[in-house]
Amino acid sequence: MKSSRVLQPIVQESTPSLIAAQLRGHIAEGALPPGAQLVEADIARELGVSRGPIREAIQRLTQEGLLVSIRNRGVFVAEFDDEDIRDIYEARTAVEKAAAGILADGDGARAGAELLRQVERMDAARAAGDDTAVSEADIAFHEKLVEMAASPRLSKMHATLLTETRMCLNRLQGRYDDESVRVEEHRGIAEAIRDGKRDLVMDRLDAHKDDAIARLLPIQGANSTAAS
Amino acid sequence: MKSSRVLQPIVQESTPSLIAAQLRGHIAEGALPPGAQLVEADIARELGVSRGPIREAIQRLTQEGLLVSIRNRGVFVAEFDDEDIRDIYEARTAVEKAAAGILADGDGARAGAELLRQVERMDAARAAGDDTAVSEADIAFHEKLVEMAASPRLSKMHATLLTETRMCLNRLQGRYDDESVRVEEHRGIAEAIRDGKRDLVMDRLDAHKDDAIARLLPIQGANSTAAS
DNA sequence: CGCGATATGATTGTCGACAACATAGTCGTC
DNA sequence: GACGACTATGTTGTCGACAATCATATCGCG
Repeated sequence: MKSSRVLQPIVQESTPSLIAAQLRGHIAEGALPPGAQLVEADIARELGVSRGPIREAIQRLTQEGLLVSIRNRGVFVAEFDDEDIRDIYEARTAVEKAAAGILADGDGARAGAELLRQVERMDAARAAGDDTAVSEADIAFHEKLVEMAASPRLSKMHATLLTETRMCLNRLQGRYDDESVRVEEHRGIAEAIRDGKRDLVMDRLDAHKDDAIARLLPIQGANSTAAS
Repeated sequence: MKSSRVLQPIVQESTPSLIAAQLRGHIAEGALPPGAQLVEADIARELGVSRGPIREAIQRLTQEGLLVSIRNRGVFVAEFDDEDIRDIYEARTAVEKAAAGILADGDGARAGAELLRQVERMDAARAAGDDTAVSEADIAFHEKLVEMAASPRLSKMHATLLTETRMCLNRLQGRYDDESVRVEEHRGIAEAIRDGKRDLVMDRLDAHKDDAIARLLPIQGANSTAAS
């Protein structure tokens, strides 16, 4: 495989990274639903590469917790039960509280303003009735929140949790009765950060978590595997 | 490779996992110091396996952030600058605060008692003058703290951060003037959890973080790579 | 003596093939 | 008819070899 393009110095993202990103996207948006099996050979043939890079990409996602691998059996898209959903949101909130704390210590006003801009985008999507866009804006808000904290490790952990969140959100497509509540929750968080009200930020992030869990759990399909 | 033991259903840890664990241990304890290069072929020959499993193990550690890989060049043990150290402790404290919060919501008394037992072990090591044992007990304390929260995701994130912490601690071997302070900090955290004093727990975890950073940063060898 | 092009060595990246393993279906026997 | 062993199939696990790439050292030239 030679590079046919001569003009274009360095854009070389490693092959496994590209494959992993692609698979991650499919999983996040539900094209690869929970429980689906991924076969190395099939993907390899489909992408026109050897099994090596595919294997590496799959292993990456496995370590992120998006795939579960069973020896000599196959790898499958992870399925989340009630306990997992609680755990995802618990962990995500932990990361975001830390990020918010860092923002509060720094230029909270600027960060809050930026987040409020995200909220406006979300509100516009809500007004337009575009559920998917609202969810995207929701994710973007949280992503921005952590990104602005400029902590590589928090960001990295958060990225994985956000993908899992996307998977969770897929199951409540079009199940929102009142999206305005959702928007206002985010606005409240952003304003609290802007105003430097530390305790209020933490309380609102916790409340946001509890709300999300309360919305997600009642949905059927949340099979609790924790049956001993 | 047949299982010679008949009694003992399933203990098959995959080969890459074993290799990764071994490498992780060497990195944590400093046998593989920061900056050291790992050559796939060498390790493969040394362990008597192909490059495939080694590659997989290395990739795992790379994703954990313990190794850095440079394309077509090699993989090296990660080196942490001041900013990284701050980040590690920031992220670790975030996880531990979340775990402590969960414990406080549950049976904080039992958790606090268990942690106090860990503190006693640490104090015994201090009294014996065994610096390494004190550090081990230190790590064990934090590990136990998060483990008791029973959150798979928090535990997973924490495990990586703990390995990084071990790497950091290696550089201040025998540099403690007053280990008793260190012990008392942990005792204070455990007691606050036991007594269910949520805010106090958070404050003490933050103070513990600040102290650790203050102890680590002044040490020479903490090169700030952040020179743009 | 300094500089650039070239040759060389080392390491990772990729590939195709084979081996090991687990499951599911089939057949024979009780 | 039910149970157990056996066979068949699919998937991952492992291996050895080759290709691509980068860093270093060497040589020729100005």
